[in-house]
Amino acid sequence: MIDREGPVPPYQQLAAVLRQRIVSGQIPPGRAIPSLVELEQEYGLARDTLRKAVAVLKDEGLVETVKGMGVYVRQPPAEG
Amino acid sequence: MIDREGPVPPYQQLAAVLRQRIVSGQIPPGRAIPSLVELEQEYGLARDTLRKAVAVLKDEGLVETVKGMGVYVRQPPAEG
DNA sequence: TCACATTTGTACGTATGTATC
DNA sequence: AGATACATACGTACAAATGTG
Repeated sequence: MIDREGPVPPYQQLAAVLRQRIVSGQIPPGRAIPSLVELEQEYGLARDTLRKAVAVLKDEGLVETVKGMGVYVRQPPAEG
Repeated sequence: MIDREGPVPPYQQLAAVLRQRIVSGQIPPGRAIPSLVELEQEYGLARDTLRKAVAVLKDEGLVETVKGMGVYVRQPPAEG
């Protein structure tokens, strides 16, 4: 699922996968994305890499983290 | 110089120190801040911590990194 | 209040890849 | 070819916040 040979860093690939899950509605607003432990098991990536992927989504405003709870999908901005 | 006991994370403390050096003119625009190796020796902090401190300054637009060169202080926005 | 599990945040150490000089 | 320097990645550990019982 993650191509370690290609030019795109794994953290960017994972960010893209999670972004797709969010914008497609697979993970709806208010719901949490898989925890770091679950992502670790699912993708076999290190914590540092997972954190970076989540940081990308936070920067984009797609998710927000709640310490002790999880990383939640935010409500999308109202459309036109 | 870095208080490991206090509530402020070391990377934020270091970011504050570097920010002060920059805005005070001690490290002028066009000049590079100390390298990760130098910061490591000076503050005894890990690479990840140093990277995070520098990332703060980058987010603030105070510095920009040039791969293979260093982290350079940017020209401040023209004043009023 | 306390103990416990879960989850994110922070921190340290190390290795490899890539770019510049 | 070598030195320097940032970017990325992996492994590990402890702290802090939250929820449950």
